[in-house]
Amino acid sequence: MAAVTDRRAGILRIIVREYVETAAPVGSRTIHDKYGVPASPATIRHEMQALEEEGLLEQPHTSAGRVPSDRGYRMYVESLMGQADLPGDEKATIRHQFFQAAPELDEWADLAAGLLARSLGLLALVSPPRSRELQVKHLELIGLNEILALLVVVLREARVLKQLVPLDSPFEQAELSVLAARLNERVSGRTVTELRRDPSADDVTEQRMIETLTGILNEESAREAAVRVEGVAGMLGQPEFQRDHRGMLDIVSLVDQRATDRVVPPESLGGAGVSVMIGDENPADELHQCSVVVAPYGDQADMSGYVALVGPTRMRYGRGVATVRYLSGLLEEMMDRVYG
Amino acid sequence: MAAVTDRRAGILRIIVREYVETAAPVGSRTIHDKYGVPASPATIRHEMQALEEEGLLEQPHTSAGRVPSDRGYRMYVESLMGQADLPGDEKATIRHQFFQAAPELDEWADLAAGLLARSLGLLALVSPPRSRELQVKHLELIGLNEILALLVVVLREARVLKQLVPLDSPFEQAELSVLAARLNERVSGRTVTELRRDPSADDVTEQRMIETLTGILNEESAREAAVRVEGVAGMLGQPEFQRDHRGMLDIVSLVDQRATDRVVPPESLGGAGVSVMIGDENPADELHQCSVVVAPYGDQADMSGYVALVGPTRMRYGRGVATVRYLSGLLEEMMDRVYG
DNA sequence: CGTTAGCACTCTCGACATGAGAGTGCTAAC
DNA sequence: GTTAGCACTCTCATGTCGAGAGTGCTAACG
Repeated sequence: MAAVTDRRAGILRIIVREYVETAAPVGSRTIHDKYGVPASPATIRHEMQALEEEGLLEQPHTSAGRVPSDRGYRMYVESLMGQADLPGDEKATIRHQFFQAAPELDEWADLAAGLLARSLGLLALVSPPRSRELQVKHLELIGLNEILALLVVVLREARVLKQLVPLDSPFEQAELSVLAARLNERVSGRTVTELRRDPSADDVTEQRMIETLTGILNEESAREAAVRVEGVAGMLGQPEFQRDHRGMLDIVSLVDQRATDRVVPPESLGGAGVSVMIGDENPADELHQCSVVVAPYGDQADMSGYVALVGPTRMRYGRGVATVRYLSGLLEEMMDRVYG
Repeated sequence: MAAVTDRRAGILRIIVREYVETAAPVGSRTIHDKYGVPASPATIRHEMQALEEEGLLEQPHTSAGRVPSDRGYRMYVESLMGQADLPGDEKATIRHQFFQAAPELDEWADLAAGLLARSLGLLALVSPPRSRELQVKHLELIGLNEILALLVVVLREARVLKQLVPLDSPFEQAELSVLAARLNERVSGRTVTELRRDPSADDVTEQRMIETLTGILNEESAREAAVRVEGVAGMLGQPEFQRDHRGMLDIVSLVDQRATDRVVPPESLGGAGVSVMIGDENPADELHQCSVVVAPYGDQADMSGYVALVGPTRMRYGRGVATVRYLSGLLEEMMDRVYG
């Protein structure tokens, strides 16, 4: 078999770029005329045949131009597109917006998802970081009326949980505060697992509160982080979905059902840095026409989330990878800076 | 002009129901055979002509059946569909789910949106209630590290706001608690407007905190409530959008940009009870092929939200109105019960 | 042996024609 | 007022055709 020579690689790169831009199969004439390759269309056809034999290109039908195959995109991402980086001014603009926003993990996730979606015109998913092991920082009891109190729990990473607690006998706020103080002695700085091992308290009400507390914490760690999704409209605007109503519906259903872990399976977040899943490489069947660019951020062991970009396989990988990389890095930096 | 006789009204009702079910123009034969109307197809055609002259029916083209016009749907909703109500067991199932859920306004909104979307297979919007005038119930300061504290504010309706506050000098948690206690004396039970009129405090740090507090409150009352949206996929699955890619895109863009106030404009929530906006009656151009069924809940003056259903004009109005009415009533009841 | 011009071939796509089917409007009779 | 009969109109699926695009092959060239 003919190897992938430099010229062939160059042609592959051109085909990927041209196809990404126009969404139409690329012919030998276009490559010759528009990109000034120093070879006649006939020669280029020869080379394209070779690339097709290598499984890097495909032909929708006999007399159409060529389209990159999944393997073609893979090769492009791996060795042809180069180390893309965002232009400095764009980085600065993004950075600026993060420093303007409220210093909240969830706000940042919103912001990142919005920016990513708008920057590429595609679907963006950003998971706010969740810590595996919840640790109580502080707890408060506020009486709302005679029979109802609000239990407010502050976690180490400045997240706040709350839960209404019915009271079986009327409490004054002062009593509640005393109770809260006693509880804080007991629980502050402790993790869920530690609390679960504790002996029960003497006071009945105190014990009830502790149970409510561990209940909230358990529920919270069981619940998946609410992944921010942006850019559905942009995604549907892609030419591949103009015709393929069915495929489009499947993808929208996926995000509609919050099945984000089928889009970005936890396993795919193993390594650090940006990873790309192209077409059939995606575990979810619905995404076999799509690519996913994803990067984890935060510290792997404890607080971690991810930034992901979903688009048709015909996507701007260079810009996508660059943006995802920059945003994940920035989120990590923001986290360190404020919560470190 | 010929009046709308009982028989004509009956035929209109049949056409609406049949069209809603099949999404295909309804012909005189179908009305005769399937619904056993005691009149020949020719007579029915006569009546249909009259209904068309009244502007209640439309013909997609000369030799198709009839389709209800916006005015036709309006008449159906107003006087032909009857007072639809949900079957008792369905009500019970819904009710049960609400009592199982955590007693949180936001949770309820999520639940209601999910139920509504799934029940009709359409788009559901539920706005969690927001009070116009925020009132502080309690406030807490928790030191995260030497230079950063978390200000936690509990509002009357058991909502919790938080904000990170940088400290210019290191504080012990004990000092923060004292400060918080002093602040609570000052602010608890007060509304934003009241606080805004207060003279400034002597202590610098105290004053800084009060400013931060009013800042949070202002920002919060300016921010629109995060409306829960469910059922985008179901909506896109509707036959009207199989072809009309453009119209579909416009609608998805609307919710994608969180422009929910264009879908459910505040004015439309004026009256109590369920209201229906059909086709061109919708203020947003994108929704001229759609109908919106909406009901406010909560007490109009203070805490109020809404439940809305969006679908093609060809939607199941009876069921839609019944479900929206039941859910809005239930949400109001839940609110009263827990926060009353 | 790589490169190239020439050319026949294949396939898509839009335009156009055709026929079946559906449903109507009209008319005349009841 | 109601109905049967019938010609008419319009859609839709199907088929045909030609233009256009792009290929693969072959033979000639340096």
